Amino acid sequence: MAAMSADVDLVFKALAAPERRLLLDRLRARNGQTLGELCAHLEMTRQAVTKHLRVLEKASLVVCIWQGREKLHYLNPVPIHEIGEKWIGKYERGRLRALSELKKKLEENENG
Amino acid sequence: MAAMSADVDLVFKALAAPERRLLLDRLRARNGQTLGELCAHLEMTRQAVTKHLRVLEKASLVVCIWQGREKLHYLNPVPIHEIGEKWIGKYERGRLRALSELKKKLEENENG
DNA sequence: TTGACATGCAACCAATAGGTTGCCTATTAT
DNA sequence: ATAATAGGCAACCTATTGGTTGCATGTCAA
Repeated sequence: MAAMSADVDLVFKALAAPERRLLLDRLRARNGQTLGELCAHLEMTRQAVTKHLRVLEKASLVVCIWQGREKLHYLNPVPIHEIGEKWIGKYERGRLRALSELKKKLEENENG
Repeated sequence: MAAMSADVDLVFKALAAPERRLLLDRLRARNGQTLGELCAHLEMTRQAVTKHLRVLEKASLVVCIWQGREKLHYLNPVPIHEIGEKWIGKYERGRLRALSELKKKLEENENG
């Protein structure tokens, strides 16, 4: 059960491309798809999709399992969960304070 | 009070660089810093930092207010909150199911 | 008013990302 | 056995990114 979580930086970088977030969404809708299935209806060559999937894999967002000549892709929810818990969580804590600071400054700036 | 939230893609792209996440962390520690302050102890020219800050600004993660010749930078917590709610939230819902699917497949693969 | 300070703007450069094409390998089905 | 299918690998191209340097502008302080 190794490498369920991953380097935060790899995860953020992987999530930065809309094509890759789309692939994750596809897997969320139906897990365990082959490369061919993931390619369908995408305006890209198979090789390009492979590259995106490799980025997702390096970030541990996707785990691949070979079954004969087919490569099945499974979503690993752990890294996304961790980003939510550890990274976004930090900002949630000071959130309301930061928001009111910002609003106050913006008003000062308009009126003053 | 315009543009508190932002295009999800711009936010993800802005968060993809560790330098920019560091800048956000700095502002979380002390809000309202000037460009000069944000540059201190960074191994980069002022102009490079400016570019990173512009990316954060375009993503509405940072809001700037001019005060004389100084540009103050404020953290806007809204986009991060929205990413957490809308995007990460989607994956949290199916999380435990996806995790057990994955583990099952991994075990099948090892033993079978 | 003159100098120092805070920042902006533009041109330029190297590295990386994202895509393509072409060809190779392994597995399945006829 | 052979053909079709699923996918990998490598070379290549272009656009973008992340940084630099040099110079210009506006504000504050002596």
